[in-house]
Amino acid sequence: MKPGPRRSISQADIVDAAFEILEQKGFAAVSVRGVAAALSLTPTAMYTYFPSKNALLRAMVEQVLSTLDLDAASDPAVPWRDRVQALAAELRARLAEHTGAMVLVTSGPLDGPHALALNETLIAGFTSDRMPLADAARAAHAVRAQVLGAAALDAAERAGGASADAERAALWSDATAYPLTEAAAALELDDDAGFTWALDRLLDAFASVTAR
Amino acid sequence: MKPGPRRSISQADIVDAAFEILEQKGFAAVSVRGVAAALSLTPTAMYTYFPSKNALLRAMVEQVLSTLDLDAASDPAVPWRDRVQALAAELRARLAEHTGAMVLVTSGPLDGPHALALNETLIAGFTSDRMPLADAARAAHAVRAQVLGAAALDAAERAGGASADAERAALWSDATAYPLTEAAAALELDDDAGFTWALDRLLDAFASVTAR
DNA sequence: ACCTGAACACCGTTCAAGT
DNA sequence: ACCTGAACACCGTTCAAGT
Repeated sequence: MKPGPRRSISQADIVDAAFEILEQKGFAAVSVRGVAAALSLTPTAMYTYFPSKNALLRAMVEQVLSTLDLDAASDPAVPWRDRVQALAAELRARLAEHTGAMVLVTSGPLDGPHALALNETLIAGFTSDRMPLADAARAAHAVRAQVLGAAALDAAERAGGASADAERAALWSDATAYPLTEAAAALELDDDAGFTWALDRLLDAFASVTAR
Repeated sequence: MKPGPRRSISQADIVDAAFEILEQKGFAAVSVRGVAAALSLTPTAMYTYFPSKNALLRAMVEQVLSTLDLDAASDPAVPWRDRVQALAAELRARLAEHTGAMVLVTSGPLDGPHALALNETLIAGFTSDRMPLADAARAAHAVRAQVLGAAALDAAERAGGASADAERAALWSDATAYPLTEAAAALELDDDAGFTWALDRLLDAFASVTAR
């Protein structure tokens, strides 16, 4: 077998390098040229692996979703409520790990195999809980929305913490006050506990639908 | 009063022009240079109005949120459940109107006056519904998350429709099937109805908390 | 006080050419 | 089959200079 020209790296290597840049320098720094340089490749060589930057971003989303333990979430020995709570918490944690992961998710369609498998697992769980398919599909959608939305709000909160305060002051004068928002902030509510609480409320209501 | 050099345009004009570009050419086309050109301005003149592109994007988010009818959502004559349903539907519709609005929301902190006022209105509504502040804050967070998450999933779905299919096929082979996902898709469930349903479930569960 | 022109250090993507 | 070099048409942002 002749050696000939061989792929020096794999698609997975590229995605890994892209995540390294994402974590260290933020979403804006994830560029085709930057990732190529990190791998000692020419920018043009990247187009041998992915047809566009968007395709690379989509592969990154898929890599995040691939770390979810869907087998555990499908184990009928564990109550569905516990499984869906664990799965949702897992996804939320994965999205929180990477600073720019939310922008990633909203930047393209969620139609990769792992995204579809996640949806399938959620619908299966709710139907196995004696829910009609239409309701199960809506429940699965609501759970995915709650996780994505919570992650988006998390990301927005984190983005506001650091250097944004000066810019905020320059843009908007704080004439009016928001007493309830401030009082709630003073309670220092735990975000994780709040997320679990909200999901529990959703699951409570879904259980009522089933029992109806 | 001497005429002298005057602002030829306002911040609002710039935001309007940016939205026009967003709707016609998508989020990627919203550039400082592009918006400047649309207004017959030099790119550098833009920095007289906004300190950075990010500040412009944040102002766009605020403009979207400013269209919400918070007064109606605060009217005690109407049951809170109806008011929060209307407010959530309104926000979701606004986010759906602009193709790239979701990316906008996730691209920076949600700390403008209209974002804070929205949060304040939600917390006020839940507390007036005899909910303790801590629960009301969490309920408000859950509602915002549900709206943002649903909008994100909507956007992802729309992005998948058109030219993405070819790229999808190139990236991922469709070996495995997703029977439940496909069966649910075949039901052609209405997205709006599903959103209202999910929010109703959340509000049902919140009502139980109050009655506890 | 507002705006311009030129410049710096970048982008994504394409295309002909090399081995 | 894989990769390079050069090029095209863009970016966000800064800075000195004009009126």
